[in-house]
Amino acid sequence: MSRLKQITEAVRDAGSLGVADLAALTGASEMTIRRDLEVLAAQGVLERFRGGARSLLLRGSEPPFALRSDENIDAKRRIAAAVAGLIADGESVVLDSGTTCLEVARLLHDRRLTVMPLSLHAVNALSSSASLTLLVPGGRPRPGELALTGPLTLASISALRFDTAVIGCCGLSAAQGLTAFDLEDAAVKRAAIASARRVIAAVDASKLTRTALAFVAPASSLDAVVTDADGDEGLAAAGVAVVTA
Amino acid sequence: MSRLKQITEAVRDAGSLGVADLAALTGASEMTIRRDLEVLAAQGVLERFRGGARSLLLRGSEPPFALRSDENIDAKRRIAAAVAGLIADGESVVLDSGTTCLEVARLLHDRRLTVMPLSLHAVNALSSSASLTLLVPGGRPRPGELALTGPLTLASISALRFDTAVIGCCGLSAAQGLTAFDLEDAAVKRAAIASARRVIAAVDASKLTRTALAFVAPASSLDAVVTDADGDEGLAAAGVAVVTA
DNA sequence: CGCGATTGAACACGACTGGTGTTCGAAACT
DNA sequence: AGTTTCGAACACCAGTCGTGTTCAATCGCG
Repeated sequence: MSRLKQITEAVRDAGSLGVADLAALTGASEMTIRRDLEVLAAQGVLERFRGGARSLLLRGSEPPFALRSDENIDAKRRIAAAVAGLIADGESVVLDSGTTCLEVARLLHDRRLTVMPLSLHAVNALSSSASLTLLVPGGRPRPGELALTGPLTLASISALRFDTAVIGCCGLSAAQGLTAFDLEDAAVKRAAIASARRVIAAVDASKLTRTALAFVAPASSLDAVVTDADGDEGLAAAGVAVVTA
Repeated sequence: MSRLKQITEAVRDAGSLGVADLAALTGASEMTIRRDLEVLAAQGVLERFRGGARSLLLRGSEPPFALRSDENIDAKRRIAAAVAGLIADGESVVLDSGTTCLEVARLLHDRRLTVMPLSLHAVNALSSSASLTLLVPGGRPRPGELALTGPLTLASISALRFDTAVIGCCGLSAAQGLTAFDLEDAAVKRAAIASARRVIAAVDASKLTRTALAFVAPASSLDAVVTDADGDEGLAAAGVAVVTA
């Protein structure tokens, strides 16, 4: 586990911690801790005060993108590979934001597809591709996450009809449906689902037991769920094809 | 001058050249030349054949972004600084694609503004800013250039009204007006001009003697031109404020 | 107001990365 | 078949990044 993540969690759990404590915990020098706190403060993870830092992470919110991107990386890769396998050449795809979908984007780089990613991270991953047609949606990128949201995004999505939507989420269950942490994000996901003929959810197993604030859509609006472990059997009952990567 | 640029020009001037010739010309080993040819071929600059490469650059087209970005860099920086000085805090700005406008973007990073860049390069330069509101237009990014074009881009621009448009171009004169190499780009520039109350052109002096294929707008639609050397006096006569950086 | 604790700029060191050259077996033309 | 060209693999060098140390400046508390 990276030191940044270690610090983030320690500060979150304790509420606030001193620089010396963190140095002792991680084994790094105080100067290094200060530099770490600086980058975490820039990411909005915590707030510095003289002698230490206090957490800004609410229990209901998710950790910032940079800290999520390389955790559970192997599970995400497997899920992404399975999702990429479900997509046929020539399709048009709308690709949600989030770290799992970013891995999907990387696998689509050399495919012959039309792709509209909903996050600038994925746009950047795909912008050097010669083989695929890249469509950028408009919108306002959320800091760190770089997920595009707002009326421009909704307009871009609803101006088009896709063969497939690949959706990530923060929570999914048969009972609660698809949920997201961010309200604006939820609206974007909803638009993507509405504009696509087929909807695939890419969800690592930890999300199958969680429910987030913003409701996106009922589980029945999904055609397939790709996950990395056996999960909610209720999903299959709702008519969703469950693929275990 | 970088070796890539040297190779590009030599191949363009000769039509086609052998690897050995290029190695002798640049002083690099043949292996290095081959690697260079590989990247230039990926950029669409030239086409490789056994023993050498032939140019794909048409006389009327412009060299690819990666090769333009660091030429005349000091002039571009000066122009960009002058442009940034013309923009007041709180304004909303639409920022054209191109290398000069990218330098403007870098200078706007920590300002308090609303900015819609028309190229993904500029989007990336600005996406880490905490102080400004970044708006991404939709569209299809042109390979290499990453300039956004197409109906989604036009729709994004015309949905908004900006205080200022900063426009780059490929040619500008009082007689021929503003011109661009790419037709779709020209349409985007035109939309940006139409959506802005004030239009500033950022143009290095070499463009003041050139005219490109696609007509964008007459010189009279500009409010100011920022350039790096004394140019066309006809512009001032057309009611354009000429700023020499 | 003064003293101790904390901070961040500056420098040093080591690991790592990217670009270049060399070698050599494979592939491609004549 | 012979010759040339190509590119993968390795070595090497320089520049960069991350980390630790030092020290002067700054902050906050008594």
